[in-house]
Amino acid sequence: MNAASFYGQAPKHLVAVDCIIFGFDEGKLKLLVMKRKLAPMAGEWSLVGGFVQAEESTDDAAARVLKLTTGLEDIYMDQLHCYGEVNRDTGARVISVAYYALIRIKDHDRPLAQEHGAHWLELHEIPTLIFDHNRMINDALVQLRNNAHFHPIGFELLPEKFTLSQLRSLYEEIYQKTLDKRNFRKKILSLDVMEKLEEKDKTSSKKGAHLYRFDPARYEVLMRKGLVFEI
Amino acid sequence: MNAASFYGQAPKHLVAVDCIIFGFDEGKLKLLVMKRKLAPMAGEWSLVGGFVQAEESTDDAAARVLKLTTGLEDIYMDQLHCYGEVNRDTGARVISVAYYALIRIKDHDRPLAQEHGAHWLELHEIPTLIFDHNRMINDALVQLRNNAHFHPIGFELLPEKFTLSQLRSLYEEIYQKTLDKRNFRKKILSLDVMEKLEEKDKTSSKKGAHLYRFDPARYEVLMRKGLVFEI
DNA sequence: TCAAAAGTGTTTACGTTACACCCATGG
DNA sequence: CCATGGGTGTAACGTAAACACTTTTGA
Repeated sequence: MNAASFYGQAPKHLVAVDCIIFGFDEGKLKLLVMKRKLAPMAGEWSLVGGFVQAEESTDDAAARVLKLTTGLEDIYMDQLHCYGEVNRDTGARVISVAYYALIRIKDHDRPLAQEHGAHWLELHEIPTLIFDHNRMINDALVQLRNNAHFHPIGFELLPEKFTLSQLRSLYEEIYQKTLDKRNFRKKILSLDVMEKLEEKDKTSSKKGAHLYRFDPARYEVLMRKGLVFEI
Repeated sequence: MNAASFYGQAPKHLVAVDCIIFGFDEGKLKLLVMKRKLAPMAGEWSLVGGFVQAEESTDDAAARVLKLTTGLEDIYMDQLHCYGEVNRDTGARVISVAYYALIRIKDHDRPLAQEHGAHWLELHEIPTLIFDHNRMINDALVQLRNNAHFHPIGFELLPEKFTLSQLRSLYEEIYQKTLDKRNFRKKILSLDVMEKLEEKDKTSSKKGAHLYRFDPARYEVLMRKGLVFEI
């Protein structure tokens, strides 16, 4: 058997990407879901997705789909899982590779998202979506929690400058439990991966809270020294 | 746009599965790799793999490939990652979904494996494999370590009945570090997920070591009560 | 002057680590 | 009788958890 026939015998498949896009706004963790405007399934809720093109990696396809809906590039994305059940899509056999993305809601192109029928919903507002998209969301939440525990990915959801209260409320949202204020400050500051700025944020208190900035370079150095990030 | 044209526009892809098959034998963690007998790439080392068929889920394809090479069914398998780079396969554009499996080496069909050109190699013996297969193995090792840390998957690699010394040496292999004998016993026994048998194994000492058996039902009950398995 | 969020230390409990000797037995 | 691996407990240490009051300042 030569190479041509070896590959030629095998069946080909539609391959899609679906994106679970997380944002954090007004103290709440939110998800971008779309109400489809086009057939098939017009009017149904779904994740943002699209087909993988011939000259495009699955990672690139996910990035393209994200940009198409939010206008954002160079965003934190991670592959979640490949969903390969034969009948998962009711229209055709489609293998879907799911990705989850963390974005700063404030940065995204709101009109563009609206034009695509996209809505930001809180976790408890998520309706029934098409196919296995609810399962994808559940899987993404589990992975987000695991991942946030040992990697500094929370910062991807916050503005560049943030207060410790904002950071804590983000982790409270992700883990769905309240965290002790003093212990949280102690732990996160002891990691020594944030820069304390002179500026204060006065939008949420009269006294004002110091702003901090995550320092990726510092994080890298500490990782190489064997620091275990855990929060 | 109707459903037919919506799906019809999208390109189709070859989709493969590749299996990283771990075994544990003579105190060593081993991997099943094949020396290909057929073109293309005859003589090259590769993982065990195959194409996803039309009426077959990716999970089923991985299970089929595993059975084809080892004769084993109902084996612990978990999806690792989907590798979707355009040029990762030099013969054609192939999207590959990698799975890793944990088997009891003693149980597998040795002649069948041999017939397929399969070899069990220790980690440090792994040669350069085709395509991105070495990367897959590295990713699988990372995932095996993470996974073994919080899930009772080590037992999948041991015979049904095993001694605590065997279990410890397995974890030493997985984590690549020596573990304190007393502390290990204390920790694993405190989890209370194993049944102590009357039988002793006398193959490795004159005194004989008690055999234990993992009790999945007990584990399930404890999990539901909120126990955190960690080893 | 007071409401509202920011900021700050200490004590206690618990789990992890380090560590060395006796036991049982087959050859 | 001795070599070999099996089996056992305790003390020191470090991290996580619990917990309440003072500070600042705009309205």
